[in-house]
Amino acid sequence: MELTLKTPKEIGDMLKARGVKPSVIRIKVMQYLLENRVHPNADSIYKVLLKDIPTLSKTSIYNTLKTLSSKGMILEVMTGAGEIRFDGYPARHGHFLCVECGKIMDVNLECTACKIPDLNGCKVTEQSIYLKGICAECGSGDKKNGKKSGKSKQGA
Amino acid sequence: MELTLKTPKEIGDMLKARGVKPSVIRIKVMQYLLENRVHPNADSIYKVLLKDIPTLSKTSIYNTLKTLSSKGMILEVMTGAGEIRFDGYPARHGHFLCVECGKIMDVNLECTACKIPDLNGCKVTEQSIYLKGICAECGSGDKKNGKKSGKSKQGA
DNA sequence: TATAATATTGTAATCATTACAAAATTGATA
DNA sequence: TATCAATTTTGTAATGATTACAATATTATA
Ligand SMILES: [Mn+2]
Ligand SMILES: [Mn+2]
Ligand SMILES: [Zn+2]
Ligand SMILES: [Zn+2]
Repeated sequence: MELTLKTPKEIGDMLKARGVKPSVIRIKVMQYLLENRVHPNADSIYKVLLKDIPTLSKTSIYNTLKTLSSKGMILEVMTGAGEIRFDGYPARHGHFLCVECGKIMDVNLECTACKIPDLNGCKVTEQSIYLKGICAECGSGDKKNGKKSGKSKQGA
Repeated sequence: MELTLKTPKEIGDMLKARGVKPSVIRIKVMQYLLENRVHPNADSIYKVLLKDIPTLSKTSIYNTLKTLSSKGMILEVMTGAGEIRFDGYPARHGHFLCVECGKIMDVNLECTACKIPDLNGCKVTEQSIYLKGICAECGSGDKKNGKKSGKSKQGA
């Protein structure tokens, strides 16, 4: 919703504010995740940014993503399908994964009443809610996307 | 809590009730998951059952786990660490993952007030809650387990 | 027993991620 | 500006969980 199209300089300041030295790659990755809320995986981020940075290596993408997530600037979203997806908005929200097309959608859930009992001694630093099912496109038979292919998983 | 030590025959009946033909391996895997609520990964299940079934292959473990989870008899628990853990109790509950020792603990959370809005058209078939943090043992300095090794992750 | 269906095994592939060391870049300093 | 150390980026090789697949074994049934 709050997509205000930040400039590279502004993103650099965001990085500095978190103690991350702004580099071209870091700014581009952060910018991409801010402007594309599709929860992409590392490979699809790599493929997109490769057009801008022809010398880009996939290791740099992994390094950058780990740096950003360790500083709490992005979220790692699990899929259970052997890949991690990334999210430029670390604010508390849940995720719905379509098991048909692999799409991940944000879910605004008000779970204020979630009482977490008997965690004797455990320090909770993170809490996330995952939903799974069939998205609207895949559910309603004939659409151009997803459909009945079954193998049309997307990583972006 | 409800650990009633089912016999192999009883477990076989559980399998049949779900349309799964009971085989030695399937019964052993199901029994192990029922009696050991530690959320093991495929490899540690394999290592344990190998003592009973010397001809066991890891592929059979994966086959069995996929069969059981597709029939809703067990749960796949994500860790985000490139491995899946398994749970013999598919009843609704959450999971706490200790990022230090890798232990996964059950969490009984009453999330009845979880309102899931604006899922326009999405059919939700599964809902899970994940917590992350430091467990009691790892948190309180000097214990025999986990501690400050940092590399002491366990898959079982 | 013969036969078909299913389960199990072994091996090779897949694929995301990580390890690691070399090369490039940056930023501060003399 | 030249130097130099710190950091970033790159390329390649490993890792490790999972899957594909075909051969073999088991089971149930006729
Ligand atoms: Mn999100
Ligand atoms: Mn559990
Ligand atoms: Zn879909
Ligand atoms: Zn722990």
